[in-house]
Amino acid sequence: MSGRVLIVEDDRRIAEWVQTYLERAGFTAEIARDGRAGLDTARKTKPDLVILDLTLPYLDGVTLCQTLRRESDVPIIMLTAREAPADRIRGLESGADDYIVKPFEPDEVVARAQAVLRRVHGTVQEIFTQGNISLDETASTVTVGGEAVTLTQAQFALLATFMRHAGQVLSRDQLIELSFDEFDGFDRAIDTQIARLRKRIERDGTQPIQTVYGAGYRFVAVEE
Amino acid sequence: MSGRVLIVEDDRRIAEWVQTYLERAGFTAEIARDGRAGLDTARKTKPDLVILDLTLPYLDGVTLCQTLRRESDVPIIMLTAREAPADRIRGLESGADDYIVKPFEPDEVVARAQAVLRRVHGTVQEIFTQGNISLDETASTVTVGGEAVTLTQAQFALLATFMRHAGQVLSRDQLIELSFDEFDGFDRAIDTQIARLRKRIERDGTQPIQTVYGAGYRFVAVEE
DNA sequence: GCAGCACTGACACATTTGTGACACAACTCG
DNA sequence: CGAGTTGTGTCACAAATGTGTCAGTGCTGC
Repeated sequence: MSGRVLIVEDDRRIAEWVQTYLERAGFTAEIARDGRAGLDTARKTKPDLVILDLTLPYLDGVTLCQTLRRESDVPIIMLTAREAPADRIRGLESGADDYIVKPFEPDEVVARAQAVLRRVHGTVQEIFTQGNISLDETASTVTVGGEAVTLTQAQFALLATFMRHAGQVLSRDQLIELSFDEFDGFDRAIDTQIARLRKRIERDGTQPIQTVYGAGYRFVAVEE
Repeated sequence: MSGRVLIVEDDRRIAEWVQTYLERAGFTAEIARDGRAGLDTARKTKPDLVILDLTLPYLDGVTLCQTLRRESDVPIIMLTAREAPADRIRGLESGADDYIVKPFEPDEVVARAQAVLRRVHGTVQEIFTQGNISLDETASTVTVGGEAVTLTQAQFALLATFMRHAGQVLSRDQLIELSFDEFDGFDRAIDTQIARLRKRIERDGTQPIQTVYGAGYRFVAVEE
């Protein structure tokens, strides 16, 4: 399932922010900075998903959404401002499949993009990339610096959890909850698994998995 | 993040499924099985968030939503059926803050619950910034003047308390109360921790943590 | 001013607690 | 049955924290 996303957003910072997170999640993302460019690009590249700001120069989001809707079934997610509940309704009425209210978390955009694609297409390929590590959930494969790495189930589940919550400190209990359906054992068993995981994914003295004394562990991306 | 959630859903399987995942994510979740029970429970327990099925026995979701909205500002998330885009609009018009389309992933419910609470409650702010110091509670990280600083649990908890109550004088007992769940030791132990904290966050002779003789300590932002 | 007192900062130390490493046994799945 | 995986126990080491002591500083009353 290819995941090409078109972001139509005039605020360059927001657009690039969203783009970054989508690409980390395995999508390919392209940006158009105004309504007219958005329409042109959409017609040309036929993306799998359009993320659309409601307020755009030249051609506003609602009009663009209606136009796109007449021409194709491409899923559309609207970005709407916080204070305008009426906007959300207008967005949906004009044919959007979902909307996100600003200010939003980048994770939220990724989650909704996947949810919309899942709803429309059935399944979504989920690939996470953080720094030099990338993890493909459907294929159960992991690569570090382009090199394939084999992990056991437990290690894979742990790494997936870490990548989903990159930057956060996760306690051993949280790691167990988030990674395993059922788990029998002390939380210290996590230590052992993390030691094994580290052996396999660390490169050149980098430490993608950090220990937070007294609290748990934290995964941070290692830039190449 | 206080998180008491009321789930109003007649399908017991779905309700318990959602409940399980919400509780895993740290929420407390209660179930009402029809519209009338939902209204009663909401009035009684005053939850922080209501998740509401659109189609309910006795009292349908839209009506319940409107009633709740008249009585309080509690955030409401609607669960709507897949094929009815009109339902989504009706849900929003009746005052819901967000909706989720069935079938949904449990993670999605958790994510949207958090997103709605973050948006509405506003105070689910996890990053504090005072002057040149900023503190991220979920990542347990602190930066001073852009540079990352590592703190121990206790020091981190103290700094978080200071930043929450910037400008106030806090006695040692208050600092203990506000920072630690359980604390064994004399209040003079705080002095030692504050000395250690100061070593790590002071820059160029600035004094973000001031001593108030005979009373305690006060945190003030240091501009760059 | 000045003595006296209360309070705070600094530091080293011992204790407590948490973590890494490793070997081993139990278990799983082909 | 055999290879790989996984949880547990143990030990050594590292980190964090409270306490005690002592010197220095600020306040107070005379």
